Amino acid sequence: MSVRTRFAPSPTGYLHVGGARTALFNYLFARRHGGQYLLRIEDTDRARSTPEAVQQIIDSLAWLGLSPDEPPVMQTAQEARHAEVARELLAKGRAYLAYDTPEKLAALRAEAEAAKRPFKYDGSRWISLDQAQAPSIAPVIRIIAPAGGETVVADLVQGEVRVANAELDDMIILRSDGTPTYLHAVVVDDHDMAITHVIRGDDHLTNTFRQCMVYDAMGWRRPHFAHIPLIHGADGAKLSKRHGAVGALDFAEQGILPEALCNYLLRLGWGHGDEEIVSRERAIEIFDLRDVGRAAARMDYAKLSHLNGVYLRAADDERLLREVLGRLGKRGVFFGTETAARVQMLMPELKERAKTLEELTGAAVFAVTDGAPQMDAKTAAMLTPEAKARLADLAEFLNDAPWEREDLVNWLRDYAEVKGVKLGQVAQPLRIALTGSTQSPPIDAVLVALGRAEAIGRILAAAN
RNA sequence: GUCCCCUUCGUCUAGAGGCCUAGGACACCGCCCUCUCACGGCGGUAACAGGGGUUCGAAUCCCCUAGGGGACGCCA
Repeated sequence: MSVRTRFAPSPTGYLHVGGARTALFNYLFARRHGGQYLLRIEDTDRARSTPEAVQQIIDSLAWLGLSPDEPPVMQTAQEARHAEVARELLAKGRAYLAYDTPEKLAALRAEAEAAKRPFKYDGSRWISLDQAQAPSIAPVIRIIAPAGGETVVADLVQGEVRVANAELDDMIILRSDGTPTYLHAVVVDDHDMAITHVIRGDDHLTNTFRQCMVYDAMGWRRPHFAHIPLIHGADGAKLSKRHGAVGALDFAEQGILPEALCNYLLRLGWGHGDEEIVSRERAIEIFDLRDVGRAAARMDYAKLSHLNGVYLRAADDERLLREVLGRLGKRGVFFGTETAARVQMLMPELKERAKTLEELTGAAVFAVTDGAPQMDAKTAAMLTPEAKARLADLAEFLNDAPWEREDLVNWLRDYAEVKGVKLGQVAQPLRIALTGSTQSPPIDAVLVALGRAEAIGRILAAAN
């Protein structure tokens, strides 16, 4: 049987990194085994599900390169089928109608808690109920939990996990309004979609035992389960917005490359020897659930940033140029084809010193705007009278310079030697005049990219 | 509270009884390269949660304790 995995988020918010990693693992596992990777939207909670969230999940997955192999399945579209299975269980005597009100259940729970006793639902009176005596309220359908023994799940990540069946109680599979509960719908859908491997967050580990009740009662073969650990914030607490970016598209906005995020997420809680830089192709080749760790991992934004730098440096210049120009536009920075060409020329040098697309964009602003660059007061203060005199001198000197990188470096070196100063004393004022910053690509690269006229114009502007 | 899971440098991890004086990566600190910043190179600080076993030998196996996480809904 061909391997089929699915990623099944509920559309109650954006796709966060934990979900992104779950999707990635499902994708890699399916690809590794030549199977399919599917998407199911768990929207049975209609009050909290929104079409916007559905769209954002689909967009996020597309950005990550994790779009499903088949059109997404909407869980609510399967509700008739969920109800059908519930009725089948009823007919088989594996489930029963229960007539408790939510208030009654809440009271029973409160009572158990007050008595410091674990709450376990007892529905025996409904099982033996003569239907003619049934209360006149809409019932729910509850599945009958196994009486004795234990349920064992051979989890592909967690190992063999077992729980005494006495811990389980009769869970509701169909609500009084006829809609299915999550635990029931998931099982029916996974079965109908022929899912062979359920790979999900380990917050579902104990739910698995409840889901097994449905599989077993229906006589369905259980899929393989793999529960992967959750991702926590840097402080070890559950990941939330206060930890910084958590939504997949937040990272996109900050200028993280999708392949860098995927690589980072893959290495979070998974390892393959000393391999740190793992391409998608390589990941498909070596991904194995056995290598997934069992402890929760913490987000480390510094490491992600480093990894992004690695991918940025390796990225295609044309692609980066498109990204940067787009971001410049969003920032309201105006530029023409001519000044855009400067960025293109500088890209090999710019990408070497940026960690994110946003940084890269910021570093390109000086090139794209004509005239004297913006600079902060501290930097401007470095243009001392001596520095200005030097710049005035340089402006004249560069008039006759050959405008090629290699020649320019030598030209400046000669100049420094003749003047009896270090190259740094020449290059730094120049850098400030040309870029408005003390940090930039090599000065010769900047000069060439700007062109003689623009460069000398800026130098003269700074000299006055 | 009950049940389930987890625990190697600050962080992510390598480690399947001797290869471990515990390796790599990020971060941090030096030095080198150097027109700045990056990149790169070299070096350094830094961990087997604690306690008992088993064994000739334990980071690796077993038990206990502590700490962390998760689940206990007509939420997903």
